[in-house]
Amino acid sequence: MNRLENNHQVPLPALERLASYMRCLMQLEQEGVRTVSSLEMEALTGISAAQFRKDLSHFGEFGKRGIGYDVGKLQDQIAELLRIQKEQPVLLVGAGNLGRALIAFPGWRAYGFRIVAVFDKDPRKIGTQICRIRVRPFEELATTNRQLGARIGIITVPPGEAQPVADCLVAAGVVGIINFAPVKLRLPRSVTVREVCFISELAVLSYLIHTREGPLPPADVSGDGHGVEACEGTTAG
Amino acid sequence: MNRLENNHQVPLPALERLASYMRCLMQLEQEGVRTVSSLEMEALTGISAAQFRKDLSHFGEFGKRGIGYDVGKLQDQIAELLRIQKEQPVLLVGAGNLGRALIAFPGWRAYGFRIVAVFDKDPRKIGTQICRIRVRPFEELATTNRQLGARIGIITVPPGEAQPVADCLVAAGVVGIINFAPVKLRLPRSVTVREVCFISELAVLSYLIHTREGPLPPADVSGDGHGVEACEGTTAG
DNA sequence: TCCTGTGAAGCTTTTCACAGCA
DNA sequence: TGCTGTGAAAAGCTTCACAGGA
Repeated sequence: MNRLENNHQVPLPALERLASYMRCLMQLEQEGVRTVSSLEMEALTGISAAQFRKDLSHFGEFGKRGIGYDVGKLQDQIAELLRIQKEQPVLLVGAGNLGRALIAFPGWRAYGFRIVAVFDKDPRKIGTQICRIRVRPFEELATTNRQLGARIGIITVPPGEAQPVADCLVAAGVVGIINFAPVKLRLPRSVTVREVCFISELAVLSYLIHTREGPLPPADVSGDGHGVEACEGTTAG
Repeated sequence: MNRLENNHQVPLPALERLASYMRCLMQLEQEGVRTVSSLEMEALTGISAAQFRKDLSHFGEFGKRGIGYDVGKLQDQIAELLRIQKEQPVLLVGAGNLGRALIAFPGWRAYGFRIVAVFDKDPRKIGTQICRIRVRPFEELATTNRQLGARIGIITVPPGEAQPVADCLVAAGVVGIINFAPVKLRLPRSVTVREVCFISELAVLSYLIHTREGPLPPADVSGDGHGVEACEGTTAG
């Protein structure tokens, strides 16, 4: 079937899980595993076999009945679904600790992304190199991207500067933004934004651990219950 | 009413939104705003007024009919709901770029968290200071936490080490973990884990920007449509 | 037999619309 | 009048259960 052009909206949670499957498949491939069933995936990812099959079914048919899925092939196919099969240039603004951490992340390649330019407005950072990428002055963003043509931007600047930075990115042709600054960006509807806010994660975690069952016992260091799935939130990866 | 002890499960998405409301309220308070209505919150957060009211209604009644909500008071109340009203100690393992970025984050206090100890196994990092916190040898984790009694841990180590690190944290009494390493942790059910995986965010973003409406136009640098809400995912903050 | 793909059922979350209070 | 709180309706997502191909 392979209706890569899906008309019916694919649920956002399904998309997030696809990325998890990718990661899992990469690992399996490294381990030399050739074939995997939805039930094995369930054991590895904690996402139910039915869910796995349903998620894929939004896009087409990828498995072989009685057998399962070809690890390498499925990886390629999911990459194609997520449109990460060919390299995409990415701009990063903000060469602070977080920016540097992201640049140093070794997994970009495997997911088809490449940070092609880094910008900052701090003169002490401009001109320095981070993982072989030179930090450019923020003012050059628009000019630089006229050559690079990146459509994705990452914002790792302090909250106060995030909005103007976002505006610049959009003016430079960026249509998708990952925002690590803890502020809500106001941008044209044509721009897709995803906010990443780890302090919210902590707040939710705080709620969850304190409401599991009344006040917590002194110290649950039993270590039993091993090999069981951990409780998991929306941001499963 | 104020049934702070909610029996009926609160939807996870609602909890995530509560954290967003917090952030928004903090900002409003700084700006000197005293009262806010659900409709004004909608304009600020992009989350619908009905959703805002419903989210709060899981916990009780917080507003005044005809008026709205008291900014300062609601902030305190949400903090109480999320159990972040009093300071909670947090352990961090992995003093790499990402770990340092997190330690340097200025918002911890406002959300009631405090990083009380940082661990790493790299001898070159041990003993160094990051934002006035000394990096301790990883082996000391259990002993150290016997005094500190932290119940929350953050993992910012390379993927290969995440599982053993998580096991150590749990053995040291941690019951809630934020995992930044791109691997699925297998832990006892009694432990709550939240995975943060920004590369997945990018993958989802890639899908979203490429499926908005066929192939992208050359460069949508119009800049109109201003002041409109940007598309938003689950991880709204 | 084994495992996929999928309609239908079941459950969760969001939105609607309005009663009720200031 | 203005805005909250909330049942009820609608939408969205997940699970079930089984038909059907390898």
